[in-house]
Amino acid sequence: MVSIKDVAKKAGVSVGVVSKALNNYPDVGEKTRLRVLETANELEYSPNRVARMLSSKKNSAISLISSGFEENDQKDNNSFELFKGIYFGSQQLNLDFSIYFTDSFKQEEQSYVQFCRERNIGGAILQGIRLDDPFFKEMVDTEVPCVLIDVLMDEPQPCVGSVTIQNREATKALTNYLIEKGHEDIAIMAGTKEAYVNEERLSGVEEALLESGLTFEDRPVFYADFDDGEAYEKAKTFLETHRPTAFVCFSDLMAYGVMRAAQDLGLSVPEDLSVVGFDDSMIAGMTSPGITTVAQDFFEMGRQAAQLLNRIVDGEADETEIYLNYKLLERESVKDITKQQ
Amino acid sequence: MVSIKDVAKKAGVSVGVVSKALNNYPDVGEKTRLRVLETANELEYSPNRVARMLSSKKNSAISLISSGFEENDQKDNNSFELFKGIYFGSQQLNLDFSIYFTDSFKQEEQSYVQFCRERNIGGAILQGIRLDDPFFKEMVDTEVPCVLIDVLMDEPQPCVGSVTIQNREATKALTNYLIEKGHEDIAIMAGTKEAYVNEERLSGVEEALLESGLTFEDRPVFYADFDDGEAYEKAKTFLETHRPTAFVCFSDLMAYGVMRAAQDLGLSVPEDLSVVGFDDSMIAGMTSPGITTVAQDFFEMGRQAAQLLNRIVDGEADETEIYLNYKLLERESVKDITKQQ
DNA sequence: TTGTAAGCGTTATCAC
DNA sequence: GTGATAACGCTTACAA
Repeated sequence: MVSIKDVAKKAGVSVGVVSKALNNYPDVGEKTRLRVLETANELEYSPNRVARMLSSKKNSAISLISSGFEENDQKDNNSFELFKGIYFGSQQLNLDFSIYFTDSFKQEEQSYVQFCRERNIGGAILQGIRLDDPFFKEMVDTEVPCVLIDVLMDEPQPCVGSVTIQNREATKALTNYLIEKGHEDIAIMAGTKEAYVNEERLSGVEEALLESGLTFEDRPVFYADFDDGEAYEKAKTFLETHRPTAFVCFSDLMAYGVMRAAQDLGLSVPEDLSVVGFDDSMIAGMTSPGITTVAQDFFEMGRQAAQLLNRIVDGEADETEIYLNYKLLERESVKDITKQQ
Repeated sequence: MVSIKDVAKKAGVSVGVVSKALNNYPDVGEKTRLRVLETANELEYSPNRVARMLSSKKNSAISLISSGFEENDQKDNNSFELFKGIYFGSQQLNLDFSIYFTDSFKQEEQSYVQFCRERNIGGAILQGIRLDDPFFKEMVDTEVPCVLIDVLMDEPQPCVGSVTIQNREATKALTNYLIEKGHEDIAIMAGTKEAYVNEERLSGVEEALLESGLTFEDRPVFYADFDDGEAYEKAKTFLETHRPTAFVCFSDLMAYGVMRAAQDLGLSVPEDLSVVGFDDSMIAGMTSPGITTVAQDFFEMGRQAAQLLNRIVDGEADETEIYLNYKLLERESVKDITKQQ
């Protein structure tokens, strides 16, 4: 294996100079720099990142720490998109990137901080992490730079950033869309009660309803853990005795579950029941009818997260909260019931 | 950061002993080993993997090198499952795991070997790689241990293994299943012509047909690149002028495309057209009707690949070709047409 | 058994 | 500008 020494020898300089030349240090002669670069090329030398990490103080490795990969992603590749985005972003920044799944995946009782230490990781992107996770608390305490996906801290910390869409705004728009189409008897299929996005989305629905003079308090709200099966069960039970005109769901997967429940009860979507989802997962365009939903770009979310994290690590993060665009995507799962009476 | 020195000091021994105690070397006293382990625990010491990798000759890092992530996986999480399997497997073996996406993702012109060298990677799992890829050739030449997913080498190499299912057998079973249900006029929606699995699956179909006294030569065979959109277009054009009783598709995604084409032409599945897929992707159970398919376990495939690679690296691989189980999964997309006449 | 010390391939801090 | 040389944290001969 060709090392920096070989380059140094062949170029007739010392290793120090080679290192500097390769890393664009200012204090190296122009002719020597060129010669070094050239011989490095000839020898097909590429620096050993492991050695570099050990030697340099700066940790240019970031990590994705993710929980709940096992469950949801069986049927949904949002996390994968996010993951690819992070990978892509870290490539662009020439960072090294590693991963750490947690939850049922994790056999060893190792803290995130420990994980990072072991691997010389300078910062982490956290997904699906609960704010009360003791390991997460430790990260904040130890001031390990973090970027949270889809979560905002109550009180901003200098070392932790966030990347998300305006979930509240989005469900508000979604609900208003339904209201415009004449829907008032709207039921809600929410995700996990404790999830930050869930709260946000729920208050978005509430705002929309209240602003249109509708009530929120007595709404049927179900929690289906962002899972289609659970959504199916809950919707089915409910629909056996109730007839809302619309269901707003906090994920496309759950929307799919609701639609299936409706169809199994002989109801047609959107004729008898309108349904909206969230995420624009791949499934949203595949069901029939296609699901009207809020599209968010998870790949971009990952990319931005990597960039933000890098800025935080470098201490040059101007803003630590990034809001991405979303888009209301109309498909065929909503009926305009203003026109028919 | 607590290092091996700290443990050594506190335990009153030298660093060498600590290292040996931690790595279960035989030549260390029982009482001292215990003492070392204990103080390591007290100090919450966990060895720095980067330093370890640099120091030890043995590379305990493996990598996934994957091409074509961008395209297919928009709608299909097989690769993600594979990926998680590899991660899980390498965790079990206490290996470090990194990734390298290639294709349109790859901006820099860096070879796989170089990538591995830079990161002290001992071996790689390759997915979606073409056998004529020059970078792959280099891997084999340089004798970097590899495990191929879903591909078998023409002539076995000591340093390269394979994990796959018996694709030929599987499509043969699938085709026989159709034949048993009375189908003879069977069209084929294949994937990418050059793909290894594609060839295998195609000859499986051929074998089944021939053994049942049916012809293969004049069969309509389409190549849709494992993509639902392309499958849709090709099936639609074909179905406008032809009426096969069944379509065998080499992926569920394409089966979905075919079903959509049929339905858009006013044909009902399975009443007017039977369809079978491959993979048991998540979509297979979500369409209506559900797609009868060959289920393969990509997670397990990844896990086994990691283990096999580890064995190859250690030079203790008895067998370098691993065949996983698959299962014919009956859903509702096939009609038994023997009964109706 | 245990301690000592020479690496592993870099980067970084000095003198020169 | 450039060249020694000491880290970085660990493994591993080799001595003791």
